[in-house]
Amino acid sequence: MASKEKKDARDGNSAKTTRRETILRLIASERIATQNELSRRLEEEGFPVTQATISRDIRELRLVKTAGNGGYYYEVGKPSEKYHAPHKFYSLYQAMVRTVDYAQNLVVIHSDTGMAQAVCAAMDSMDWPGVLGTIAGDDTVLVVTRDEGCAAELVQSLREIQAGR
Amino acid sequence: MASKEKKDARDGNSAKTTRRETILRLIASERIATQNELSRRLEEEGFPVTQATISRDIRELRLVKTAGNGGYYYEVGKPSEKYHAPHKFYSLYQAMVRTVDYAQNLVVIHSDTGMAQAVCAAMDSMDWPGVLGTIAGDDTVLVVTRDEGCAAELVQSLREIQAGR
DNA sequence: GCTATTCCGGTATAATTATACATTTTCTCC
DNA sequence: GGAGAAAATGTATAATTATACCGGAATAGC
Repeated sequence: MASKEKKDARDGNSAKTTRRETILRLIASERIATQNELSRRLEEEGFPVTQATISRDIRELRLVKTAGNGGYYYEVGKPSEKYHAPHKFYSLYQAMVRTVDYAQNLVVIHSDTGMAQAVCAAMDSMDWPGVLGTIAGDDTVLVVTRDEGCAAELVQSLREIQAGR
Repeated sequence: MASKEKKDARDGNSAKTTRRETILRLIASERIATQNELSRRLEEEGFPVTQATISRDIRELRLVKTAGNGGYYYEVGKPSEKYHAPHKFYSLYQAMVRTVDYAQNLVVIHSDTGMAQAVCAAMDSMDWPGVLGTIAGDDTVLVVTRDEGCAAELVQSLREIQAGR
């Protein structure tokens, strides 16, 4: 089996993870109507997988097929239900967040791929002081605070949560 | 045909409309996993229709089937539609934007959930002076301006629009 | 009232998706 | 490194969903 190039797989950068990142990118930029269509595109991107695997990916990424302009296509589902229980945020946060940092009045949170929306929604529900707003991509949440002091405080709080209190 | 009780149909309160209202109520309160299941529940509610009709209802109501806790079920989808007509910006903006604020050289716009992309696209199409770029999440648009002065001007303009001019 | 037109919805079926099962790959613990 | 466990994925197929086609009811125009 010397031909297999599965050299990653260490830090969470498995084939599955990168494939799912690709899926998210594809459905964000193209109108993908069926899983077979997605399968074809994925193969072009270097991920030869069957429809069955894609069905499982779609379930776990919480993607949805919705009726848009002239036909159905896939897109990311609603980020999450609103969490209003602070203790839920902590476990969510600990499970998904990888790194936290800030520069000036911006806090950047890196999460597991596809989880940023959920982290973002949880953050929003906490109504943190000094936070003007949050934006989530696939694996990054950007938090805009009023000033650098607020950012520093927020980062400290988040790191305490991350460390398990 | 005196046996037919189609007494509504006047003001938009057709059988179809009330059936769809019922569908929305059902999926909001129960975990409906398949269209056949929904068909059964609808029949109990007094709407004997086939799966085909439900499929059409689901398409037009923009419902989605998503993977939740232990299985798939239906729920309402995101309302997002992309408008690209600049002159529509004002009404779009007034309809969707909730708050506007800025810190340093960043303007943060909060919109209705799922509308940030549309607001962002509309913003882009306006080619505002001093705006370096925009990023949209689900309910937040971040606008990066050249400096704080530009941000302040932009916020003032946006608030005037918000106030109806 | 009569005809044309549009809308609605059923039937049957094609298209699509989910999954049981088997196989391979990866991980874990010695 | 090897045995066993767990995760991942393909195969084949069952389950589910979308739609072409058609008929009947409502609506509009005359």
